[in-house]
Amino acid sequence: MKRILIVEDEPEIREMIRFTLEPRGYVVNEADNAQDARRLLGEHAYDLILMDWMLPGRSGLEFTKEIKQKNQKSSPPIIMLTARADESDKVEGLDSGADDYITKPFSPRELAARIKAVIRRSTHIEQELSLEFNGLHIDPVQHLVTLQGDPANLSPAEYNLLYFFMSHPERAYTRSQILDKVWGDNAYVEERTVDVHIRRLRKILTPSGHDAYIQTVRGVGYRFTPTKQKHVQVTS
Amino acid sequence: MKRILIVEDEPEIREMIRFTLEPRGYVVNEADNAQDARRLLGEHAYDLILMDWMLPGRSGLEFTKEIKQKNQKSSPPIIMLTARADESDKVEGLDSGADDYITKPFSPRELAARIKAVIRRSTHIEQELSLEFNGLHIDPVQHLVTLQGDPANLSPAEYNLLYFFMSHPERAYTRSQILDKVWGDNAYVEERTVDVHIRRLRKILTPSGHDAYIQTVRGVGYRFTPTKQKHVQVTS
DNA sequence: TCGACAATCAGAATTCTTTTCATGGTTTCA
DNA sequence: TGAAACCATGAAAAGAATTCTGATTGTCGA
Repeated sequence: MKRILIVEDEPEIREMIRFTLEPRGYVVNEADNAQDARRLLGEHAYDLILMDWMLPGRSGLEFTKEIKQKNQKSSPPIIMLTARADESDKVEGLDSGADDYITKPFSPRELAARIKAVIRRSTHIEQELSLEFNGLHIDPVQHLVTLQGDPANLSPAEYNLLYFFMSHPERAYTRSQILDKVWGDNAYVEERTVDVHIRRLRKILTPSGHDAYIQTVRGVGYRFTPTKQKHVQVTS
Repeated sequence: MKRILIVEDEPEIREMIRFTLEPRGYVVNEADNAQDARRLLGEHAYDLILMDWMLPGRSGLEFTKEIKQKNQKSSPPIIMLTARADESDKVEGLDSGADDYITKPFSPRELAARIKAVIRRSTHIEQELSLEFNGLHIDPVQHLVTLQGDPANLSPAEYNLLYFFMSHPERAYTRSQILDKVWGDNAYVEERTVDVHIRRLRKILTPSGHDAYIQTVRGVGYRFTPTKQKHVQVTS
């Protein structure tokens, strides 16, 4: 879920933008002046700001500079909305630190596409490490799990669960904790669901004997403990 | 340390470019006409020239041709800055010997990215390599794909997609990433479009069995994994 | 300008995944 | 030993993502 702030004085344009973005799953907040925008920025962390070039009182340009200078790297990306086709204006707009601009009028599709691109680029991709325990290997770059070298076919949930376990071994977690960590804080599912996925993961790991790594901790939850035991040799 | 020459008559744009490039570690020199530019080119070796399409007196286009013809191979790569969106202009610009062009207005990120790419290309003489995996062969020089020696007929998009995959194997990419890499940063198309081209590509690769190399990574995107040749086992 | 080809989109069909539910088995402890 | 709590499991329902298809639009050369 991404949160977007529109800073734009014309209600019609705000309306149009909201109408475009909300069906696509964005949470949209609106401000028609810099002051309100500043307040909203204090209340939430935004993933993107859509800033009108012209704002009453203070120009969006100035406000963009202010935001970018104040928060340095941590500030959300900004897309400028400009009605002007004037070249130098645009250049100046970009100079202020905006990450992209859109010239009015724009199509909903273009807006959505640009927003997506800007957010994606601004999202920090953290380097995930490839992990391995005795022939059980998980590689986030390939997004691939192999058992003694053989690729295994995991569903997204199974993959995430296994990656969580392998990156947090030797430690018991409650179902609640697992749901928070693997499903995310705001996933509302039954705790029993974890059992089902554990079950499937174990099934997948059984042929290579790695299912023993996923241990039930009665009264608590589960624990991933890679033992140093020898495994079933799969002859080819 | 890379040295860049800007040939551009509008001070604001020069300023904006310098503002973008200097923090990124480039040394930037400026000229607002061809004559000054010629002088500066005599004083230093430049790694890149940013050339305005329109220059007073003499067009940047002409000047580009002049530089390219005079110095032949040793001349630095040139990126044309053009305010026109007109296709034919762009083609002409590239005809003149420019290595890339950027349409104004452009974002700092775009500028930086293109400069980096052009410099890298010119430095490493990164020629496109012919690639092959188990009878699936792609040759950028001939622009030809062969399956077990038989020529295949690919559309441009299919070709680009296949080349991207073959040059980045064993790695999962999201549709977004694929669009960025294959279609380019500012192509705003639906992600589903990738699916369609993947399907076509698979269809073409099916007769030779290479379609198995393009793997769906559910919830993520796609991955190109050239597997080892299968050994059919017949049990009795 | 027409025809051929390519690219894109939108939606239907399909396939796969996730969740929930019901049941039965196992462990714990009084 | 038996009740209560806990866990494992299979299967079905609900939900998502992907694939496929046809229509439409755009592009290029004759």
